[in-house]
Amino acid sequence: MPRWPEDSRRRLVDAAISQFVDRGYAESTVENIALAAGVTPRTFFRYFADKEEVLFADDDDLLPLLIGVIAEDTGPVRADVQMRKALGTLAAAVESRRDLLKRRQRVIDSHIALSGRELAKQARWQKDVTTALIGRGFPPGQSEILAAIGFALFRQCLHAWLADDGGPGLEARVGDALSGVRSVLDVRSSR
Amino acid sequence: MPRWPEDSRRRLVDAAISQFVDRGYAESTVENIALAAGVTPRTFFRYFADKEEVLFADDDDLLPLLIGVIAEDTGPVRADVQMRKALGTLAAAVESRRDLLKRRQRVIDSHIALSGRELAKQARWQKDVTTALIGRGFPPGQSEILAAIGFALFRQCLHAWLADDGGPGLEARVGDALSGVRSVLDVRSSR
DNA sequence: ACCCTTGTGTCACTTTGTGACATCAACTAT
DNA sequence: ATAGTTGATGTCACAAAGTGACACAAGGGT
Repeated sequence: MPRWPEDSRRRLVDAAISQFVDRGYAESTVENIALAAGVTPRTFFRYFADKEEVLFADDDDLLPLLIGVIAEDTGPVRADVQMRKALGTLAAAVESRRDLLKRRQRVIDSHIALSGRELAKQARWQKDVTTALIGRGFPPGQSEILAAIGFALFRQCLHAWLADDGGPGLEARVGDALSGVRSVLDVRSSR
Repeated sequence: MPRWPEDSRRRLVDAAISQFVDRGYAESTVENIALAAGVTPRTFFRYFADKEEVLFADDDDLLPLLIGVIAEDTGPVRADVQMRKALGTLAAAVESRRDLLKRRQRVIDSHIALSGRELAKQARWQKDVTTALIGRGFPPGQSEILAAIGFALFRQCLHAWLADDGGPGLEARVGDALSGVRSVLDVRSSR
């Protein structure tokens, strides 16, 4: 049992987001963040591999949830049903954190390197989800495509949800997107 | 007309990839790369915003091609036809560079920050493609989803193509993936 | 009391990235 | 041709991001 537990970590995350939001990401130094959290810069880098990671570290909690909901049932399922369940669960888990996520997204969108990190993290999730789908009994090749499309849709909905105050909830958006994915390929351009 | 034209830039790219491949990305310093190319580190950073960018700078040529092929026709098209044409053109443009791309992909896959950069670049392309699709007459919301799915599929095929020596060509893979995307949602798991 | 673990600090160092200014060859215009 | 301009590069100084090695101190267990 740690002597001074995760307290420092949380203070670092809070200090980092605050500074990113009101000074800008590039203008915030790790030194300032660390001092604001009451630790030294060296401690920052013990918790987070680099300055970017402090924005994404908390997401790691969600992956086990996603994998769990894929693995929990047994018996044959149709892919779109499985996908609806998995993405719906993920959406529900995130729904309550909209304010925090929106602040974070503003920071991410302000610097290209950060969008890259966000996508890289999702790509690693996608690999694990693919593995879970294969474990669940889907053919490997199609599991990859399912996971790829699933994440693409989820990203899409997430960003729209964060950008559109007062619009439909995330879970609803994900549901709609899934319903529409089949027909979108049949849409025709108007000119 | 520049006095010493793009020569330095090309030498820098070559030197960088060589060093990344045989020393590893993290172990290669910008200083070494620059000296190997016969310039100073300062010059490296004039051509490339950072150490990562040297791996991706050449991709910028492909975006105009992609946008062009979407914009060139007029008249109504079905989305899947448009997508097949665009992704097919992109695949064809890349097909001949497999060796180079494969070397590069090994470097990218060896460090997470690099996959992030790759994805961030594609995300910016995706935005431009979405705009092009809207300009072509597709409804905005569906243009976004089309672009998202298109890129997800292309990435998928690209990586499979690079990983699988002697397998089908990239263009063929992209064609197959597009044909299968509709039915993949109906697939059932085996348990 | 003793060790052992664990989170943190300190220090020195490399690497990345930038701003300001100097240089020098080639092109341009008179 | 002479002068001025332009553009790529070099030089220098410096801030910020990371890292490795070692020290220290508090708590827990034997």
